[in-house]
Amino acid sequence: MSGTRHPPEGRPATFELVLRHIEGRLTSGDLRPGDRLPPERELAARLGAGRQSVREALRVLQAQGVIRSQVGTGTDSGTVVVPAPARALTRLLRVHLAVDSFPMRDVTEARVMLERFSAGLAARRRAAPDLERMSDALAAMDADLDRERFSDLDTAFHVAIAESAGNRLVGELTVAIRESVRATLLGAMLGDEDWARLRDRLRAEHREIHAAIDGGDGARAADLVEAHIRAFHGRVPPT
Amino acid sequence: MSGTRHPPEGRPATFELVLRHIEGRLTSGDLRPGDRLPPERELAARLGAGRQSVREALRVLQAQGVIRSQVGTGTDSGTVVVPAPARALTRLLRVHLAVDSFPMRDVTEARVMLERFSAGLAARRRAAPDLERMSDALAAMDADLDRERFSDLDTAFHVAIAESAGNRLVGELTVAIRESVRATLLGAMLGDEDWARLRDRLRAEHREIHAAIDGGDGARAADLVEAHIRAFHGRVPPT
DNA sequence: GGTGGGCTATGGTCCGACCAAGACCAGGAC
DNA sequence: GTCCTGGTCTTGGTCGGACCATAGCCCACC
Repeated sequence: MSGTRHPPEGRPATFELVLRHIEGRLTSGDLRPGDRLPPERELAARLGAGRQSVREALRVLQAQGVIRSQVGTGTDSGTVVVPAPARALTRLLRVHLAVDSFPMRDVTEARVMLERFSAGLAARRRAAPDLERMSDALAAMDADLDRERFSDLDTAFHVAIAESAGNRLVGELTVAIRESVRATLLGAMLGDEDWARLRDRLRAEHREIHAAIDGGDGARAADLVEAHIRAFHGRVPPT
Repeated sequence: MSGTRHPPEGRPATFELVLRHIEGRLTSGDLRPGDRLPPERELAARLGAGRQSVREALRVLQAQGVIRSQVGTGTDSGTVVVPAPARALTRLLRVHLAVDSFPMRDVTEARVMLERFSAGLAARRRAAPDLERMSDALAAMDADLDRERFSDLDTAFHVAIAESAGNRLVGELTVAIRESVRATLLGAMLGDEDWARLRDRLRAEHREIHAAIDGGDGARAADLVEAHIRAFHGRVPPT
C-alpha cells in the first residue's frame, strides 16, 4: 500500500490490498465479531491509501455480510464486525437469479436437497425450543392472513426447521435460497387456484411435517418436505 | 438520486440507490450477461450521483460476481456483465469461515450433502464429456505430484462430478465450499501420515467413485463420496 | 441538579484532478 | 506498400479536500 505512490502498476488495485489486509486481520483473529474497525480516515492514513480505496474495501465486506457501518460517535457507531451471512447470500443469489446464472428448476432441486437434509436432522435432534418455534409459526398461520404475511410465516416455519438441524451453514443457505425466491413464490400464490383452498392445503402439509419431526421420523419428514416443496414449485413458471 | 441534493436524509444511501437501479435493469432483462454498462462518469451524470457512489455500487456488484471491470477502450473494456457466482461465493464463505460464522464440522456435513447429491445425479446422467473430464483428472493425478498440485486436481475431479449433475446452482455451491476450505485441506495433507500412502489411498477412492458413476450406480457413488470426504475431513482439526 | 445547546467524531457524498492501461489512428521510416 | 512509432482518447483507479447529517458527549446556564 505504502509502496510506490499513486498508481496500480502491475500490483493489484489498492482497494484490493486494503481488503486483503482486513481479511488477514479477520483470519488471524486480530479482528473478531463485535470489534470496531478504525475510522475510515485513520485506516486510510495508516495504510497509506486514500479514503476512497478504504471505502470500497469496506463496501465489499459489507456486501459479504461481515461488517456493519453507521454514523455517529456512540459505542455502536463506526464500522463493526457483525457477521450476517444469510442477508449477503440472499442478495447474491437473487441477483444471479435475475441474471440467469441458474434456472429456477435448479433452485427447486437445491431447496429439496437442503430441506430434506434439515428435516431429517431436525427429526433426529428434536430440539424443544425449535419445535416450539415451529408450532408458533403454525399457530400464527391459522389466522386469516393475506398472501404476503402467510408467506413470511411460511418462511419462518422452514427456517426454524433448518436451524433446528444444528448446521449453521446449511441453515444460512436454506434461508438465503428461500428468501431469494420469495418474490417469485409470492407471485405463484396469485395463481388461478382459490387462495383459501391453497392456504388450507399448505397448513395441512405443514402440520404433517411438524408431526413427523416431533415424532422423530426423519425419513418421513424428509419425504413430506420434498413433496411440499415440489407441489408448490410446480406452480412456478420455469426459469 | 436526482432528488434533494447532497445528503442522505431519511432515504437510503446514494450508492444503495445506484445499486438498486442496476439490479432493476438486470432483473428486467434490460441488462444481460455480456452487455456493457455505461462508463462510470456517464452513469453518475445520468443518475445525478457522484462518481464515488457509482463506484461503490459497482464494487458491490463485482463482489457478488456479477460484473467485471477493466480499463482501456476496447470492446471488452469498461464494465461488463459477466456472471461468475462461484468465485464470489468462495470468497464470501471463506471470510465467514475466518470469522467463525460456522464451524468446520458444518462445512464437512454440507459438503457431504452436496456431493452425495451430485454423485447420485451424475451416475444417473452419465454424461460422456464429464466422465472424460473425470478420467483426465484421475490420469493426471497418477504423476508424482506435490500436495498442492494434487489438491488442485482433486478439486477438479470433484468439480467435474458436481457439474455433471446438471445443476448449476449446486455445482457452484460445491465449488465454492470446496475452494473456501482449500487452504485448510492442504494443511491436513501435511499430517503425520506418509504422503505417498495417503495419495495412493485417495487415488484408489477416486477410481472407485468414478467406476460407480460410470456404472450408473448412484447410491454406491454417493456412499463412496461420503466415505471419501469424511475420511479426509477426519484429519482436519475442528473449527 | 437538571436540561439544552454547541462540540466532535464518524460515515456519506461530491468535485476536480491526475495516473495508467489499452485501443486506435496518423505519420514517418524502410 | 508495409511496418513501426508516437500521440490521443476513452475508461477505470486513486488521491485530496471539502462539506453534510447523525449521534453521543460535555459544559454552561438556569
